[in-house]
Amino acid sequence: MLIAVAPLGDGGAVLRRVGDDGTPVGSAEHVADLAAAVRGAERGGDVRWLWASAEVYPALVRAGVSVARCHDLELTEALLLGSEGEWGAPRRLVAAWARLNGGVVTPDPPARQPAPPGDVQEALFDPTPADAAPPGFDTLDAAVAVYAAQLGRIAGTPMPGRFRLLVAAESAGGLLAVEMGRDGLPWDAGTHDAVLTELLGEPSRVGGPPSRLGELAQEIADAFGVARVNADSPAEVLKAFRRAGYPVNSTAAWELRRIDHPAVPLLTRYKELYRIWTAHGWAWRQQWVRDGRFHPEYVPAGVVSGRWATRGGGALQIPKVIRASVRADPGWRLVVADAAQLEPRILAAVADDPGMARAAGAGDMYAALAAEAFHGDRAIAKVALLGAMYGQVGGQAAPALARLRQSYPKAFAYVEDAARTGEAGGLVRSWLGRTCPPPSASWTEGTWTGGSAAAAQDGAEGWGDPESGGNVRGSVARSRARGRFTRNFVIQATAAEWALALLATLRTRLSGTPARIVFFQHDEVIVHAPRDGTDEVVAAVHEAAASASQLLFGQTPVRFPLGVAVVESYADAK
DNA sequence: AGTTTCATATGG
DNA sequence: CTCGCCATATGAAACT
Repeated sequence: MLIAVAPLGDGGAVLRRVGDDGTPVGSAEHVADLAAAVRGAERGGDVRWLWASAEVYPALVRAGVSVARCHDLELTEALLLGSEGEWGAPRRLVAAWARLNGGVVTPDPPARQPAPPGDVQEALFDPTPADAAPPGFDTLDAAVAVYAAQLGRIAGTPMPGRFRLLVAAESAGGLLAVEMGRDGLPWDAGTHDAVLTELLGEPSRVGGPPSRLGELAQEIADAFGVARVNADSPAEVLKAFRRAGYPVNSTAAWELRRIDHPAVPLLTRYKELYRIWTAHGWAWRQQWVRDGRFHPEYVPAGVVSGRWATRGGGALQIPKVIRASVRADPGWRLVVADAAQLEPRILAAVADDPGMARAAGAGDMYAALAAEAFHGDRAIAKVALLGAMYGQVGGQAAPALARLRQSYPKAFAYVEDAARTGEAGGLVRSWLGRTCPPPSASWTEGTWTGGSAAAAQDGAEGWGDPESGGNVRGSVARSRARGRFTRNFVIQATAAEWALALLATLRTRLSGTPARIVFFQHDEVIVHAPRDGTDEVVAAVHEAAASASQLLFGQTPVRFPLGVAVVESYADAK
């Protein structure tokens, strides 16, 4: 049984029961207190909520209510639109309803700016504004109608059973994302201060650079024998090196590392510290940490591959040295679990390559591959596998890839097929049916620095017809880049699904316990739990991983081992 | 002055 | 001729 929810904006809502087949049961019911109604229904047993989590759930969570399951109409709409070749079309309920009724489809509102915790008045509920609703639109009726239509569309996907699993996992993720943003990541300001002071020195009173950065800047200037050089300006640094007789083309660390000059290590250190100061320093904490919790805003499926993104706070790029600040509360622990070698194991599973699946049954898959096919050279085996998944073709990858192709033809063909499809302009899907976005005009040739600049220069030098020659080669490069994208999509998107399935199971397992999932980063999850309860959490995480594997792949020789650490500080994991 | 792109760092 | 995927965040530089 489902219950469709239409919030009214005053804390109340209109509800309607819906059968699993999408037909409404009984009539609409007005409740004055949605939070109380939801709490009551959850106690009553097996119920699934029909709503868009991002719009309804934050207010409920703030009111102290959580729910076990939902069908997220918006996240599902986005999945279906992608599957139907309408990637990026408006996903909001009003738009889905308009499509259903042949009305005018209004675009989704632009994503809100990242909202630091607590500095804005948070709305009670966020119903569709009356002026934005098309004539005849009723939130409750629309939810019911769109749900029924979605059921039919799901049945029409190439693999409906898998797609249903995807919808369930995505919806659970929608709930968890709200909960995690609300709960926040335990953050110890004292430790953070100690780390910052150790690295950066004393903070400047006026908000300028801390002492160590100022000293480093002076040391850099001294190394060049000048009075001052702005280390933040690539142009100035480049000029300084050239004046000193070093013909460098950029100030990137990888290029500077190759030259021998006293300023190089100083610059590298400066940039590292500067980034910590600006992106994760005192000002950052002031903005994002409240009452000992870092509150990023998670965006499920914010990445085209289905990975989550975050808005604000840089939650998915916390530098390793800063992780010491992530500390469990007194008497509590962090259970840090990460999936080891997830993507290559996913490749072994989806390609159903017997040899590779056998290797993926080992604790160290690269070592197992090396033993079987790479003369025991683990590093080469790793290069081959990563090259196959990312589309590398040159350098040391070439011979390694040839061996991979020879020894594991089915796995090789799987990613190769995805690449060919992409190069030809086609679409690929993940294991559960998430579809990649179509090629678009905004698709660039790639991100390597030489790409477009080199092509433009070739044209100017008159390599054949400057215009058509440049275009042809540009389009080939674009097609290749597209091939690398689709090649990687089938793996990365499926890995994201596995992680999402783990999360969904783990969330269910931990409900009703004090343990909370407080962080999720692609293939890694952190649970905050009372010290006495960590054994059960560790068991739950392992079971969730096994469950994810079973849900996606059924019986398979591929193993998905987890590295699990029970620690007081995130820095102590691994 | 405000906006967009580039360069460089971080994470997986 | 060359050829490694997905992101976010910052300040400088370039552009409108």
